[in-house]
Amino acid sequence: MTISKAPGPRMTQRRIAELVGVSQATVSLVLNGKADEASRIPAATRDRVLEVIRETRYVADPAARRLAGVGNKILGVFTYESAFPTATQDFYTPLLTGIEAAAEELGCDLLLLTSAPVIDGRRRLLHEQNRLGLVDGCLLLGLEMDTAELEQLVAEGFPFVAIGRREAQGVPYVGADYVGGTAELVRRAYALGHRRFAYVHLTSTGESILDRQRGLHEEIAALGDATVLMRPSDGTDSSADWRAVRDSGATVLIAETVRIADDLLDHAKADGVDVPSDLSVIALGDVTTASRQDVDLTRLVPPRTLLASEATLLLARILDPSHEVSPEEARTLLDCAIVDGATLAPLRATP
Amino acid sequence: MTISKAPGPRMTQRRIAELVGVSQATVSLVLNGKADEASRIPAATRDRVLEVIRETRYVADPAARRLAGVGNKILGVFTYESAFPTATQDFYTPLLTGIEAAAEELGCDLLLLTSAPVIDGRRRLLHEQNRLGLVDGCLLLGLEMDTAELEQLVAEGFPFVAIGRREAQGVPYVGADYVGGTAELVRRAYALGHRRFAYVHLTSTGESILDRQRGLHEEIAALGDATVLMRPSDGTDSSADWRAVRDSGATVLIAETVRIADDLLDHAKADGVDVPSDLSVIALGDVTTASRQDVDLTRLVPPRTLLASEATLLLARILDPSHEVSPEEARTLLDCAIVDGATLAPLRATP
DNA sequence: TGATCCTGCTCATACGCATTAGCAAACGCG
DNA sequence: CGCGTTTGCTAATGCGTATGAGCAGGATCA
Repeated sequence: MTISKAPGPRMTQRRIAELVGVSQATVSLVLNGKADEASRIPAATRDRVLEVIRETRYVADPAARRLAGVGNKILGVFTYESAFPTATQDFYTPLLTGIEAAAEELGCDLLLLTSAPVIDGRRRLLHEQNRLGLVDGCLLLGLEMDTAELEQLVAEGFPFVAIGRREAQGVPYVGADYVGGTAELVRRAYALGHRRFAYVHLTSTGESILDRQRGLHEEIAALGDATVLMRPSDGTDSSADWRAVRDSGATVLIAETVRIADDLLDHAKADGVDVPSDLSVIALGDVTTASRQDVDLTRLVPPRTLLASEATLLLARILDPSHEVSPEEARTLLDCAIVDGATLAPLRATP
Repeated sequence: MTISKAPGPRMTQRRIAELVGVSQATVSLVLNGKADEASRIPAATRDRVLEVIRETRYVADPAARRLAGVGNKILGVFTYESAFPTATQDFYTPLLTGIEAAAEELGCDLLLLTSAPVIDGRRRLLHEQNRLGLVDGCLLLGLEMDTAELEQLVAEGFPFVAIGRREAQGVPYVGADYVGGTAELVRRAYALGHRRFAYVHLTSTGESILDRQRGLHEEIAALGDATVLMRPSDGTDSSADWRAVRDSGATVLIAETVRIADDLLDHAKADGVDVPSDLSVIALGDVTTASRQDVDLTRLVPPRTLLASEATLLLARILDPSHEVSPEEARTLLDCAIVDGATLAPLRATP
C-alpha cells in the first residue's frame, strides 16, 4: 500500500444538503443550533440532517468558519525565546502544563507557533505567513518581548495575554509578584540579623528582572540600615563574581538564578566558606528551578503552572463577548512561593 | 483602557490594492511570487506593492489561504491518553520536545488537539467539530489507539503518523523496537548464566506491550533451556506479584515498567533478597522512565525524542507531493537504548 | 495599414460556511 | 372566497485569497 496523498473531496455542507434533499443553508442552520430562533426548522427535518451528518462524520471546515467570522476555540501559544519551549524544559514545561490544562477545561485547541522565524536574535510573531489569523487569541511567553509588536497587537485590538508582567501600555498579562517576593526574602534575612547584602544579577531589561531589583532596592531602602552590593553578571565569569561577593563582606548572597547560586556555592565551598553559617544564600530563581546540587536552596519560586492557566483563563474571558474585562482584571500579579530552604540562617554572633 | 474586543478592520489585499492603485489579484500575485511565471508583473509595480505591504505590516489571512486551497504548514498533535500530554511529564515531554524541534526545523506550526472529548475512557479524534480540517497532517500519540479510527483515517486518505508501532493495516508509524530490545536483554541475562526468568507484565493490548512479550518469548524459545514465569499485573497488588516471583524460583525478574520494578525492589529488600546477587532485575520501562529509587536499574529506554522527531519528519515527507513514500519507509522501528545498570549480575555459583 | 504578438495587468470565480432577507405554500379567519 | 399570518424553508451574499482566462494598448511585422 502506498500512502494516499490526495485527501479526496472533503465532505461539505452542500453534499450533506444534497443527500438530505434540503439546501446548504438549512444544514448550516441545523449545525449551529439556530434552527429554533430566527429560522424555523421543524424537528423532523433537523433530525434527518443530523442523521446524515452523523453517518458521514462530517465536520465543518474551521478555516471556512473562521472566514465567515465565527470563533474557532483555538488559542495561539507563542514564545519570544529563540528555541521553542520544551528545549529549556524546566522553564517551559510547567507553563505548557498550565496552558494545556486550562485549554482542555475550556475545550480549546492550542496552536503552537513554532514556525515564527528568528530575526535579530529574537522571534517574530508578526511575520509574513504567520498563523495568527486562525486563532481566536494568543498567549505570549518569554523573558523579554518585543514592545513594538505588543503595541501593534494592542492597537489592532488583537486579543492576547502575556505571561509575565509587561510595561507596555494596555497589554493584558498575568505575572508573578517578584517585587513582593524579593522584598519578603530581604525582610526575612534582615530579621535574622543580616545587614550586608550582595546581589548577583542579570543585566537584561526584562520586566521580571527589573521587578526583582526594584523589590530588593525598595526593601533595602525601607529597612534603613542595610546595604547592598550590586554585581551585574552574565554568568560566564563566576570566579570574578565570587570574588566581588566575598570582598564585599556581605553576609547574604542573593543570586538572580539558581544557576548563578549553584556556581557561587561551588566557589564558596572551594574557599572554605560554609553555607549558611558563614554566608547565607538566596536564589530568586528563573530560567531553571532545579538545583543541580543537593543543597536545599532558600529561594523564590514563581507559580508557573498557575500563572499559565490563569493567563489562559483570562484570555478566554477577554474573548467572551458577554463579559467586559476591566483593565485591572486584565493585569494581574500572583504571589511567588518562598521555599524555606537550608541556605538562609541567622547572622553569626561574631563574624 | 478596556480590552478591545473588536478586531477592527483587518488589512486585506483589496485595501493594499487600493493604496497602490492596482487590483487585488495583482497583490496576490506579487505576494506569492508568481509575478514572473504565468502572469507578468514588472519589477516596478511589484516593488510598489511590496513597499505598501511592508508599511502596513500586512499578513495574509491563513483562513482565507486555506480556504483557497493552499497548504497551511500546520501539523496536528493528538493523544489518545485521557489527559493531555504534559500531565504525565516523564512520558510526553520528550515526545513533545522531539515534535517541536522537528516542526521548528520544518517551519510548521503545531495544533495540539486538547479539546478532543473523552468518550468511554478514551479520547476521540474524530468527534464533531474537531479541528482536523485545519491541519495538513497529524501525529498520533498514546499507548493504545482506537483501531477503528485509525482505519477510517487510512480509508479517508488523511495523512498521519502514529508514534509507536501499530498493527492496523496501512498505518504509518515510527516505533521503538521492543522486540529486539527485550530479546537482547534476555540474551544478556542468559549469557550471565540465568535460566529461570519471571516477567511481571501489564495486560493491556497495546502493541508496545505485545512486542515486549513477543521479544521475550521468542528469545526464550530460541535459547532452548530457559523458562519464564508470566505474571500479569495491574500494579495494584505488588505483594502478590512479589510472592509469585519469589516462589517461582526465578533468578531474573523482568518488570514491564520502572514503577513495577520499583515496587518489587521494595519487597525484595523487605524479604532480605539482595539485588543483584540473589536476584537480577531488569525493567523494560514505559510510562515513566525515572526510577524513584537511587538504584541504577538495568533497563530498556525507547529513544522518545528521536522517535517523535522522526515521526514528524516522516509526516512531512508524506505530505510532500514531490516524494512518494514507500510502505516500508512509512513503517519504521528505531532501536531502544539499553541502560547497562547495576541490577543485572551473573548467576550465583551456588543458589 | 492592417494583422499579429507581447506586455501588463484585471475579471471572475471558487473555496466552505454563516446569515439575512424573503418567497411559496399552507393555514386561520371573517 | 379573499386576505393576513404563520410555517418551512431557500437564494443570495460576504468573508479574504488564489488563479486561470482574457482584455486593452502598444510594439512589431508583413
